[in-house]
Amino acid sequence: MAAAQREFAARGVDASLERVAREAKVSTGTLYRHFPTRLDLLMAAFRPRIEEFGAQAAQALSTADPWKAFVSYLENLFATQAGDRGFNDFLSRRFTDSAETERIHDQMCDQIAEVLERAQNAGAARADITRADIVNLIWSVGPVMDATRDTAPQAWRRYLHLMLDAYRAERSHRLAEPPMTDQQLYDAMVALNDRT
Amino acid sequence: MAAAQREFAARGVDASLERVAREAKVSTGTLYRHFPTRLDLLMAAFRPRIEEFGAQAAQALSTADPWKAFVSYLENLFATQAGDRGFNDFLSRRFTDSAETERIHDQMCDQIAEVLERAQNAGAARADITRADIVNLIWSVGPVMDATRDTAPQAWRRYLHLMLDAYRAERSHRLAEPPMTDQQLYDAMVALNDRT
DNA sequence: GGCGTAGCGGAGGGGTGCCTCGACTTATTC
DNA sequence: GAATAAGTCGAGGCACCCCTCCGCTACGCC
Repeated sequence: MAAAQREFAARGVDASLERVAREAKVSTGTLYRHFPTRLDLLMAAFRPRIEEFGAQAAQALSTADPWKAFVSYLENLFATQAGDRGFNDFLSRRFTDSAETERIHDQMCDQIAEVLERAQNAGAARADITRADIVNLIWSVGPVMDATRDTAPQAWRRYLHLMLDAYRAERSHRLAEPPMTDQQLYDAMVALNDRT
Repeated sequence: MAAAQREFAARGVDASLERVAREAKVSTGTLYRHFPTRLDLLMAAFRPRIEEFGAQAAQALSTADPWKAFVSYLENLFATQAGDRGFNDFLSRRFTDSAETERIHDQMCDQIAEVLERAQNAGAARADITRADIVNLIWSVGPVMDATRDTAPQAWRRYLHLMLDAYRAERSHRLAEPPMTDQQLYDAMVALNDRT
């Protein structure tokens, strides 16, 4: 449903379903008939995007140089998110009552861990970071994109490459605060759903 | 008004004024009589916090080592924001119809530029970043704090110190994307008000 | 053509929030 | 003790939003 994609892209996963219906020139009843829950509509809208991302990610991962693979993975991730607030929301959270989204998120997290580890094993990425730090990065870029979407739509690229300098192994400094555990990370992603 | 402080802290600057009134055991009419606009209430709630921050910032700036001053300025900034979502919102945006907040934001931006420049002139911070990059950082830490507030309340420290490694002169790699201009930065801060 | 059913519209109940305004209560002042 | 001022309450108009349900259309099949 193109209207839903547009609306989620512009207003995030909490977009008004009445607006979506209006935009789609359909009544709310009809919308609810086709997509009983918001999550159904969400998945219908994002499934193509998720697959598209998956394909590009696989390609990025096939790069021989582990650091370059890491970089292009993140570039691809952010490029997909830029201009689509909903997709960033989607990746930032967990929808605990859907097995499908949980699976997608788990895969996503594992993929991140994999590409990170590869870069770490090659000595390119610092050894003291974990998947949670990358998820942090995903969280953090959301408002940057929100703020700059209309004004400086490429600003996230600069932000990302600045962050990449933080992830490089060379001359990294000791971090006092330990990384989040997987459980903490999970809980934090769930918590984002309850924020007003 | 303590209730407003609590509510803004928990739910951000867009918190429901009806809730604030309820929380304060007062009717909405009374609330509106005392604070005709949301911004009035906002300022009443945040003025002490802003001053407190200003004092600590001045102290941080008095540190002799420019890099240490930079670090403790940001640590202080984030510590003030941690646990207070409203303060982060407040610093992230611009409220264009209030001369007072505009002045505060201008001062804030100048202060950031100053402490950054000092670190740059000392050769500690990389020369190719600007105040806009620090504002980016402020934007970016918001959701990290939102997500981790209940789960890993110190996570923002790790995030900050990771970011600091990106700002060090010794680690810098060339950034392809130029920094935002001051005008772009301003517009972006204003734009955050319209996001649903 | 008649009838069943899948699909659609939209009213409407229940909720939240913003903000106003008139009625009411509590000082204060003379 | 009365008149005035200051402060308070909460109903109510308006706008959203979520979600359900019932009446209606239109199409296919006999």
